[in-house]
This record gives sequence, structure tokens and C-alpha cells, in this order.
Amino acid sequence: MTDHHVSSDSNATETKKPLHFLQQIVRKDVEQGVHQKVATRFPPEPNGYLHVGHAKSICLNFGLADEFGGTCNLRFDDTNPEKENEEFVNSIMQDVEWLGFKWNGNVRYTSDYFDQLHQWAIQLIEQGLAFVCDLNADQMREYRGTLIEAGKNSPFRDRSVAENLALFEKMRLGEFAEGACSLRAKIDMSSPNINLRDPIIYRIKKAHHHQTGDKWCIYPSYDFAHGQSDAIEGITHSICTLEFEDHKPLYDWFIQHLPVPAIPRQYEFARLNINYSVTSKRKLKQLVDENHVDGWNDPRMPTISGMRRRGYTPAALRDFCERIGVTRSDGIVDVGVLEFCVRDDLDKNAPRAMCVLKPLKVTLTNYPTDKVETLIAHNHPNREELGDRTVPFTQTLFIEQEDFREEANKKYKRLVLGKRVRLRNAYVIEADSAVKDEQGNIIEIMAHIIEGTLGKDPEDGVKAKGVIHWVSATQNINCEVRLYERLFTDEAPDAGGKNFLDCINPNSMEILQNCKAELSLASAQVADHFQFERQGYFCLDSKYNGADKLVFNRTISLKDSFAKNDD
RNA sequence: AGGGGCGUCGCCAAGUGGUAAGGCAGCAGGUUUUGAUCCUGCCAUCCGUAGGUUCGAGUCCUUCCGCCCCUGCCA
Repeated sequence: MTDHHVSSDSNATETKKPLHFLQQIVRKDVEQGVHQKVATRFPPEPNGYLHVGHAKSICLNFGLADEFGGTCNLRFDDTNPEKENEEFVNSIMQDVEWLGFKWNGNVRYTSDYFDQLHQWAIQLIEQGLAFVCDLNADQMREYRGTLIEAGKNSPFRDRSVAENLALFEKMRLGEFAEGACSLRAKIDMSSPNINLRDPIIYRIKKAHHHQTGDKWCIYPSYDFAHGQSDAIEGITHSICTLEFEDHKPLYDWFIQHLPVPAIPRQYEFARLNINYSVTSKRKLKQLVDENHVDGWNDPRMPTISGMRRRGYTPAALRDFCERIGVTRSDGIVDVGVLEFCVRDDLDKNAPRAMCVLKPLKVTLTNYPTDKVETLIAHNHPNREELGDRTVPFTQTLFIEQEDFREEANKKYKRLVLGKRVRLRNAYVIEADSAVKDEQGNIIEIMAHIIEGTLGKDPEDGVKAKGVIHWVSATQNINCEVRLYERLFTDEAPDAGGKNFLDCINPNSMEILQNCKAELSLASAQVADHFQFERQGYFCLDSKYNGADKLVFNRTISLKDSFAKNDD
């Protein structure tokens, strides 16, 4: 992890990035010595895969700890065994590590604290602050009141401490059926804050738990477990999203009435929304379950595992989270910002290569049939330290079909009949004729090289108009390339009364067979990133790539200011 | 008997009573063996609205408008 502390900015001339509101709060607490050490936590429920919204929370929590010399725990909020499992636990750990963060000590589980939580529930009963309620779910809803009407007290609210203790113990022993009763905090049924209307703190769930097995058949609610877990871990700043703001009075109520070892404080920030995407777990699950995508890690998914498979880098995601900021106002971030971050990181770090996606054969009539020249190409135009590679040059080549036209206007900077073009890292060539099949399709270009143009402009002064990529027709690797577009055509698939499934882009994936990659790509590894010059950034697909076939994913295209203005 | 939040450029976002940062997008140029990168310039007389306080208001007060969250034995 980097260790630039916000406070120790020695370079006065350097323009400081303004601190967001949580950084300001933490800095103030540190300056005033409120805490010995800052402690945060990232507390996902292991009931699904992490997505880009979680990345924001991860960067925030681990980032704050890092900036102020504190610690950040990874805690699985596993109070609802019916929805959780070990697969999710493992994927979440993998995603957090991949993003580049290291949690403090061992992974924690709220279930590690079930014994303590149970004890505290008993203490609440003993203080007359909790009771066992026999109301069923429907009755409970009725008694709760509405947003504009007060609720009314449960008829079981005045049971004696002894009776409550006995009943709660019976609950724990499994003597009641699920839903038969629950343990509730005794607060205020007429509170304008519905979370304070005698909330349930323990419910019966005769479910196997992925961590505690069959030890328990009663489980604490989120509200009862979260703050106390924070306190147990000595969390100083418990950061969550805006929708939990109404829970804060309850969070504080438990902390105030229980002998907890520390006083954590909850702060809320706005969750991340991105256009042309969905981030609700329910919808992502639906996309997977109904096979609209190829699993949770489909390269088009906004999940961390999907973005990883797509070729997005941890640095790009971290940069993105940094750029979008942290505030309390709801907003929708333009996916273009994310795409910029990915391009920016890949441009700086991805070695270049050449790959022809839709091949068109070119025969160089003045080049010897059996000659093979070994040309040298730089792996990066601006970073010499990334070295060179060699590419074989032969009489027959492949260029991109769209890089040739029989005739074109002046703005077209590629190969045109009778005109010249530079072959990237090689010679300038001039097109002489186009060979067509019976249907009139161009199937081959006859051209000739301009001698002496390796690394030099033509001696006759007639420069090439543009540069195109190419690959030897006899020495290349056949491969499959998958091109991706946004998964949704609507910028707000979630909004209004729309069914987000109706907004799915039918052309979000295009699979190209028989693409021709340069030889050096044979040694590519799944973790590698490449820029296929003039095409975009690519990586091997971790799922379909195999020994028998190379499969590349296009992470993202190059920015293309030309495509917009119709030639 | 409702409660809690939020409104600054197309998007994100600084601003903490002293005269509207920055990024993305966009536009116009320059460099370039990637129509990429890089570089230069332009891009809010105005801060949801209407009043008020003040020498001075995006910042303080009031009005109204708009948007988000809350009535799971989910988190």
C-alpha cells in the first residue's frame, strides 16, 4: 500500500487535492486526539459478488485507514445464513486483494461475535429494554403503524424480565418454530423514525450457517449486530451508505445501553451510480440467472470480477474511485470517467502489439516471395525501458479490411488505390490494384513497397498519408477476439417504470474468429494487458482462452476522435 | 403525525461570509511511423427558487420548488 499521509505534505508547491468530508472529519479527530488510532472496516454481506459500487466503499475505507496511519478490517456481515455462502466469501476476499488492499489481521465475521451478542441481548432483557414478542409478521406490520401514523405497543411488551429470559432461552434452544416469536428492543412505538418502533433484534432461523454450522437457530439482526461488532473491533469510523442514516439513532441506542468496549461513530456517504449500467444485486443476479450474460464475471458486468476478466486494472479502478469523490449527494457518474481511467492506465503501461481483426490480404509484387525480414518494433512509443520486439515482414500481409478503399476523400488517411500508406514499424507501400471475387468483394490488394523507407520518408518526397497496422500472412497466430460494448443502450436502465431487461444492448458482444495476431503474442499470459495498435486494449480471456486457442477480450477501444465525424 | 437527507457547468466535484478550483465530456489548434498519447487555448458574471441580514452571500436566515431514503422476522 502507498503511504502518503495527507497531513505530511512536504512539497508546498504541489497543488493539494482538497479533502472530502470524511477525510476532514477523520483529520479533525486525529488532530484533536479523539482516537489513538483510526480504525475502519469494509463489511460486506457474503450474499453476492462485489461490484463497482463496492469498489468505492473499499477504496474509501482502506484509503482512509492508509492516509491516517490506521487500520481497516474486512468483516463479513453474516447475520442472515439463508442468503450467504462460502463461495461469496471467497470471491469477496479475492476481489479486495486484487484491488490492491490488505486488511488488518485475520478476516472477521460478525458470527465470531454471536456469543457476545447473545449475552448483550440477555442484558437488554434484564434491563427491561427488550422483550420476546409473539406477534407474527403480518401482525407486526399492523402494529408498526405507517409513515404518518404512530404504531401501537405489542400486547407482549410488558412481559416480566423472568418470562422474557425464559422465552428467549427457549428460542435459542429451538423450541419455537421460525416466525413464532422474536426478540425486540423496547424503544418507542410512536417514534417518527420507524427504526425505533421496537425493532427486532433476534429472529429464529433454523438454517445452517456457513461459519457457525448448526450452533445457532436464532440470529441477530443487522441493526443489533453492526454497531456492537464495530465496538468489539474498536472501529472508530463506521462508514456506510446514505440509506442507513435513519438507522443511526438505533445504532447509537444500542451502544449507549450496552457495556461495549468502545464508542464507534457512524457516517454515511452517497452510493455510486453509473449510467448505462445497473448495480443492484438483485438485477445483477437476474442477468446471471436468466443467462443474459456469461456469469457474474462476464466481461460486460460491472462486478469487480467482470471488470477483472474484461481487462480493467486495479490501478484504474482506484483512480476512478479517487476521481469521483465522496459526498452525501446522490448522483450518476458518467461511465466515460471510468473508461478514461482504464485507458489512461493502460496507455501508460500496456506494451503495444499488432493484430488484424478483419484481415484483407496484401501482396507486395516487388518483394521476394521467400524473403523474411526481421523488423524491430518498440513495445511502447514513450517508454524506452519497455524494450523492443521483432516482427517478421513477408511478401504477403494482412491489413484491416477497413484500412483500404479504392477511392477516398482527402480526410481518409489509410490505403487507397494509387496512394501510399506507412505500414507501422515497416515500409511505406503503394496500392496498385484490387482483386475481386465474382460478387465484387475485394479479396486481395496488389501493392509494392517503396524502397528505402524503413525508418525514413520516401526519397522522392511523396510522404505516406497515414499509418496502418499489419501482420505477416504467413507468420502469425490465429486467434479469436471478443469486442464489447455497453451492456445497456439506455443510460438509465433502472429509472422510471422501465424494465431494465428491455434496455439490454443486443450487440454488446461481437465475437470475431480468424483474427491474425503478431507472433510475439504467443507468449501472452492471462494477467497481461496489451494495446493492439489502432484497435484498443486487449487481454486474454481467463475463461475461454486455452492451449489450443487464443481468445482475447477487448478491454476498451482507443479514444477515436475520427469515428465521430463521419469521414 | 410523518421523519431523515440532498440541490454549484452536460457529468463528477472544490468552496467552511471577501468577489466561482479541478477532473471527465465537448470545441479549436500544435506535435506524432497508433485518427492514440502528449502539448496549447476555449468552456458557470453565476451557485434549485423568491425574499431578507450584511460594506460584502454559493456560504447566514426565511419561503417555495425538485429529487433521494424510511412502513423486511434483508443488509
